[in-house]
Amino acid sequence: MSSAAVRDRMLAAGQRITRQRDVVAGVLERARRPLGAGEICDAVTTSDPDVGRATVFRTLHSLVAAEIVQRVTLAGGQSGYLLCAADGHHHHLVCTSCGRTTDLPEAVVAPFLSRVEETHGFTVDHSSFDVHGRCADCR
Amino acid sequence: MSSAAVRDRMLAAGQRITRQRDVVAGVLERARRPLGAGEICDAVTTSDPDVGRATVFRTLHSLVAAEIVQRVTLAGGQSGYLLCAADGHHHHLVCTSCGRTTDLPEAVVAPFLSRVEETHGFTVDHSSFDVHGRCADCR
DNA sequence: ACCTATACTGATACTGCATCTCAATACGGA
DNA sequence: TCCGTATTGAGATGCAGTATCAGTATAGGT
Ligand SMILES: [Mn+2]
Ligand SMILES: [Mn+2]
Ligand SMILES: [Zn+2]
Ligand SMILES: [Zn+2]
Repeated sequence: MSSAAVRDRMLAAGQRITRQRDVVAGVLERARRPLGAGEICDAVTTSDPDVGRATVFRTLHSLVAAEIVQRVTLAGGQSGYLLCAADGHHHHLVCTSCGRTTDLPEAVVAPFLSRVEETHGFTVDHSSFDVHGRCADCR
Repeated sequence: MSSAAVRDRMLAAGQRITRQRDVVAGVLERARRPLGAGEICDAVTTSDPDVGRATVFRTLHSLVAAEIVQRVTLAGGQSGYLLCAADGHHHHLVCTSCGRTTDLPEAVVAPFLSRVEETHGFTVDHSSFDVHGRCADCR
């Protein structure tokens, strides 16, 4: 995902483009796996020591709200932040060995959620799946 | 789930029975929804002010490791702890209105995970689903 | 290019969850 | 009852995330 594409998506979401947000987005663009809060703060500080901690979290929050960044749960249980090429909310497989993620196609998830709604009379507002294991490459 | 049953399951998991663990388990037994860490600490202190904070978390950790207590994600994103009658690891629906949980039958989850493994060549080690919405009673 | 409303920012203090240390204690099998 | 060791409490510490608020920079209109 290019830096220009991220900027376009942020503008489309009614958010302003700032130097600080470029730095945070740049860190996530360069990552090939979800990063924890600490990793992001460190990398941001390395890129630009003048970006404040609060701004990093505010930016992550904005990116998540705009569904540009997805929040996933890492193996340890802590939150990870992941910049996806795919638009909107979707689910991931997280490899416990290499840390990389794979998108879970909606075609697989939707029928599962439909079945849940049918069998339990439950209306699903929001779902997030944490599926940890070994990816095809790491077996 | 009775207090005796919890004790049996803790013993079966090779854990000792202590006054402190009884207090923590008692708090979870009386709850009809997953409790957050703060709620648990407060309730434990009310029951017995001499139980230390670290012991509460150690006990929760032990109970989760023994799969007596399940850890779920609450609507706000924070962890909730839930004592289930059902043995072993399983998944839940969490109602955003009343906070109560419903077990997700393995018969619904297993085929989904099988399909994920087949279509992605992914070996699932651990999965946890957070499905938030409105339960049948709250609609 | 300039103006302006306001979205954004940084420093700092603060909350809440969770873990670590280590000496003291209590559990439970023999 | 005795003993090895699992467990405990206090307090410090770490880490994720939020609140405040005065100052700044952006986007969009002219
Ligand atoms: Mn993705
Ligand atoms: Mn359950
Ligand atoms: Zn892998
Ligand atoms: Zn409900």
